[in-house]
Amino acid sequence: MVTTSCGKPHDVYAAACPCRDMLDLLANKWSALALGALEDGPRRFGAIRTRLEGVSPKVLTATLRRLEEHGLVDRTVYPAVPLHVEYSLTELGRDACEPLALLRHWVVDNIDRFPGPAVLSDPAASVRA
Amino acid sequence: MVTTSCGKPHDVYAAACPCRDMLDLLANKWSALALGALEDGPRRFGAIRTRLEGVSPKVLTATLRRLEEHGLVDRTVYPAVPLHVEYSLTELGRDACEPLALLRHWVVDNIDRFPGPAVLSDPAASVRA
DNA sequence: GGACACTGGTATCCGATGGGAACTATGATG
DNA sequence: CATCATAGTTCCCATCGGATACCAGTGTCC
Repeated sequence: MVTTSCGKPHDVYAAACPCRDMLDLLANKWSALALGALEDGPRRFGAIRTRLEGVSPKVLTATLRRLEEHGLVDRTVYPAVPLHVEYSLTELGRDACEPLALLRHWVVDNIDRFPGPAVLSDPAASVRA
Repeated sequence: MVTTSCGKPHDVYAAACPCRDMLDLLANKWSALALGALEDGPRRFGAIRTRLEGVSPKVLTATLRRLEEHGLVDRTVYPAVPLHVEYSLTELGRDACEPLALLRHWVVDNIDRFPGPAVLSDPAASVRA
């Protein structure tokens, strides 16, 4: 049994376990997409921004900084002109990509099974006497 | 090639693709935990709330309603006394649990590799001339 | 009959987060 | 001197997440 800083076995369901924070970091739309965008090698800010269609620069910066802070990506500045910043996966980030890639692919593979905007159960619906 | 309502192959990176919405739904801390909480069979609101340590009733209600709306969980009301509401996975929800369970387990298995609150790169750090 | 408990939520308030648009800094280029 | 490119930052506002309080319906206890 692995005990931890929270004094218990690691458990994503425990509010105080650091796992909760990591899950919060990874189980996030932009994180999942950003890490995926780096799977094929380092990319620059602008390239990631283009790939993650629709992301605002503010949110992308925040996402990448958070990933960097947690050791999933490296940020390298090449002070050329114009400025050139490259983001790449760390060893840990590469490993984290596997489950995230599975999730992304599952979504793509199963999207047709999802109902469109459906009817919410009204209070009386689905009632079994 | 599978074409879709967005007129293109499904792609989570495309802003207009419904995949994006599904990813947003699944790549979410509370969704991932809530679906996992239902893996072993139907559970009642109070039980899920207890399992997802720290979730507020408002957020849990919203999460479950959203999952229901997208066909991942079923909500069944048993008008017994006291009121009894049961949430269970649909076929689709059960399938969605696989990649989410992998993600949760990856986090637990790799949590020790994550650096603690680390130093953010200051503008001068990591610069390669 | 009144107080209390159980269940599954709402209502309310507030700070954090997400998103869009505009703006900045630096230095090359025309 | 104006323009362009890169990589952001700043501002504002709408939405979301989280904490706390409260509610409705019914059964039981005293």
